[in-house]
Amino acid sequence: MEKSKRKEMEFQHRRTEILSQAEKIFAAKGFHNATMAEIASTSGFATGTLYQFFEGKENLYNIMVSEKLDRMYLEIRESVNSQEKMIDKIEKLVESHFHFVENNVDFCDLLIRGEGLTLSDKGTILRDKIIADYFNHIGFVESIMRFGMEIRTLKSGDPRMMAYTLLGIIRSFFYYWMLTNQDTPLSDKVGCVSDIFLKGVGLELTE
Amino acid sequence: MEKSKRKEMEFQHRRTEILSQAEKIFAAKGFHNATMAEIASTSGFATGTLYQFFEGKENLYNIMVSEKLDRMYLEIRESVNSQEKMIDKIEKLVESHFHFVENNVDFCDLLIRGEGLTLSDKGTILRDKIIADYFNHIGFVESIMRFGMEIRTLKSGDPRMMAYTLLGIIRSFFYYWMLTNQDTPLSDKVGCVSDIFLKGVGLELTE
Amino acid sequence: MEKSKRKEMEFQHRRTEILSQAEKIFAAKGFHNATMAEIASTSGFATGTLYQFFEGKENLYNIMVSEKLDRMYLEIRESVNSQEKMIDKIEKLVESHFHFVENNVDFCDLLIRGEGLTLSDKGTILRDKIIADYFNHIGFVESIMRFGMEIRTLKSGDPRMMAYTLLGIIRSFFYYWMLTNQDTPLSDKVGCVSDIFLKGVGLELTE
Amino acid sequence: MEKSKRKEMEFQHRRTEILSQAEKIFAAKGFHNATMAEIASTSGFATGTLYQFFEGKENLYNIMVSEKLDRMYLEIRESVNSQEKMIDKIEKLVESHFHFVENNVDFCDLLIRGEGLTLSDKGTILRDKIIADYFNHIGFVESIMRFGMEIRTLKSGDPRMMAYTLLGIIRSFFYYWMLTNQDTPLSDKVGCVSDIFLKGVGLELTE
DNA sequence: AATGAATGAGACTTCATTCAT
DNA sequence: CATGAATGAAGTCTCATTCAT
Repeated sequence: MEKSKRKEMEFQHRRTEILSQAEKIFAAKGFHNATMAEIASTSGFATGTLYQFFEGKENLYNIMVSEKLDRMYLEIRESVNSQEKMIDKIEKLVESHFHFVENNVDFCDLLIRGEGLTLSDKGTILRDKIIADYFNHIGFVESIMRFGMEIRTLKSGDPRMMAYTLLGIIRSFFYYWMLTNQDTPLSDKVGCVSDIFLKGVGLELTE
Repeated sequence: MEKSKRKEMEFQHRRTEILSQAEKIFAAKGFHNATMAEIASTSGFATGTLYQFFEGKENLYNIMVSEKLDRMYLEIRESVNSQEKMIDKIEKLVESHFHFVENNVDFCDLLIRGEGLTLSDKGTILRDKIIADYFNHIGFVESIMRFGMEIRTLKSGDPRMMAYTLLGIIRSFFYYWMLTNQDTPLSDKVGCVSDIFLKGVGLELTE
Repeated sequence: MEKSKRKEMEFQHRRTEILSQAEKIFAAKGFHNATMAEIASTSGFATGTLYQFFEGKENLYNIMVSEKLDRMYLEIRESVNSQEKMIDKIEKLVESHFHFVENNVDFCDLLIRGEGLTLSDKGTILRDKIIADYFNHIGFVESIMRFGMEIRTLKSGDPRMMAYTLLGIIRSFFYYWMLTNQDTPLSDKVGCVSDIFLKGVGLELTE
Repeated sequence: MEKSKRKEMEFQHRRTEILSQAEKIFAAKGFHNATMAEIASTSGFATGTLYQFFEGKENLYNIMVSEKLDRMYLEIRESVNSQEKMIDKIEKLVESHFHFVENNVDFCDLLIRGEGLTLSDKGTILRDKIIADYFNHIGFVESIMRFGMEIRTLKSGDPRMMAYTLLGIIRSFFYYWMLTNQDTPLSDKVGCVSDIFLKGVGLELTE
């Protein structure tokens, strides 16, 4: 029992190491320009060994992206759920998004590049998962909006549109931040984002 | 004169045909999975013929994306500039973005996937161009915001943040539309987008 | 008559021009790295036009080398035949070889490299011709040796061996001269070559 | 230890096998007409395998020629150095040259054709090496001549010219032998060559 | 279970040659 | 006759995957 447990742990450890190196290399070179040989040697294994952990290159890529995404969404939700007030929830949403980006620049770059989303014919698997996750996340944000409307913090309106809007603004900010890679932390913009999101940019006079 | 003109026209016609087919195929399969052979045969040419129009696969891809992007940005700016009132400018901006997306689903899909942004070492050429164009576009939107502030249609604030915001919302809407590929035209959302952008989603009471 | 004659002359003129340019390009790049396109444009013709003068690339190469070789051998023989005395004949042989080399460095380089001697299966044509010409030339030199023996200027011995020897020494000198491309004219060595050839390098004492 | 040694040996064995087959094929068809596919299948490997031993076609060719040349020059020098008397040294020089030619007809044919000496721009590597080796060899022969002059076996004169001469005669004899591919062994001519070299062909009377 | 050498399919690209204008 | 755009066969090289050790 002890022994098999230790084995299991070693296995997980090795698997994680591979995924971690794979993330770096895929992020740096994209799916197609990364090679199994490089991932293997960087992880300290032989090429063939990778195939005992993953079915192949595509599978390795899928799993790496999937698991990372899962962690990201989980983190964000937990952050948001830890807040009670509507305003705080929104700020946490923005903040936790930004937090992830700041700590995973390479991975986000990979996601933005979207490399590998078009794989073999059967290769829509990852694409489908990413989209499903994204829809799911939108649903989550939507539910927050609905909550905001219930407690009359938000205008009544289509909560889904609001979700699109907020996620769009978030993405726009981190996209720009990534391209410029400024020294100022992205987190500084949290207030700005939630403010614009809630109040808009128009002068009240015009209404 | 007549003759060389006709030749020139034929040349352009063929070139355009290749670019057009290339767009479809790159969009469908991504940069790496598309083959010159397929692009050639789809365009009705032999493989070697492509090399009389373009230096190679990467060059073909770069040019196709570049030219398409140039047309897109030009279209959008002309639309916006044709309007005088601030509100109309914003609506036109949203509308012309949406219009392009609706008419170029495949290309936008390609852009979103970002495939090929990581090419050979020298292959940052395209990436750099895309980023430069994007920054340029942001600058353009920013100038509109500044104008809006001058004529006191917009709150005073950082016009660049406003530009990020608006482009982010636009992107979010068309991204979602593309994923779901709804039957409802994207243009229906123009009003919704500009409204949220100007007024925000918060209830005035909360302020 | 007049007209067809003029045509014929123009034809020859063009043909010569092509051969001349082809020589330069083949010499500079070797058979395989030279392209019909370059030969054509350098000669001021279109690619297709070359095919009205020559059957193809290999044929063009064969003819160019053949004709050049013919001229070389002819020149050498005439030089030698213009002399009456044995010693003079030998000196002229050496001198005219050297003269050709000095005036046709590129071509000789091509010959030495021997590029294109292995062409398609049927491509031994040129090889065979070169060899036949060479044998023929050896025969010519041999006849001089025989003459030298008759008039008792040369030791009696195998005249063919003597021919090999002389041509070998000549080649060795010009080969070295080409590699180093010295400023001193190759012709300076004529005396040296004929001297060694006739007297050997051994001290008489040893005999 | 045992194991890695065996691996190393197997590696060398395979490498040698490839080089050996490559030599035959390059010799038969020349650099450009030989294909990696043929070399691979002849050696009993897959195409890709060659690339684990050599960087590419040019590299394979360079190495094959280089190593062969090195062995040839080494063999010749050792033969010559094993002799003490001047005359013997010269005879050994001629003999070992002839010996190599007789046992490496294909390779010598390749060398004479010089194919591949004009490779890519960076491809002068081999050419430079061949020339450097040749110069080096000339230097070696020159030193023998100098020795011969010191012990007063040779006339005083330019030892370098003597070196050219001897190597030229040798080359001329084996070139002819190769072309005719006579049944008589080339070695029979050793005496003839050294004799002509030392005594020349002129009758003493003429001096 | 790990290794890593061998595999071989497949992609890009070149260029001699043809043929409609 | 001249043109030069189109052709397409053929060659090099890469790299995911396998399998004997």
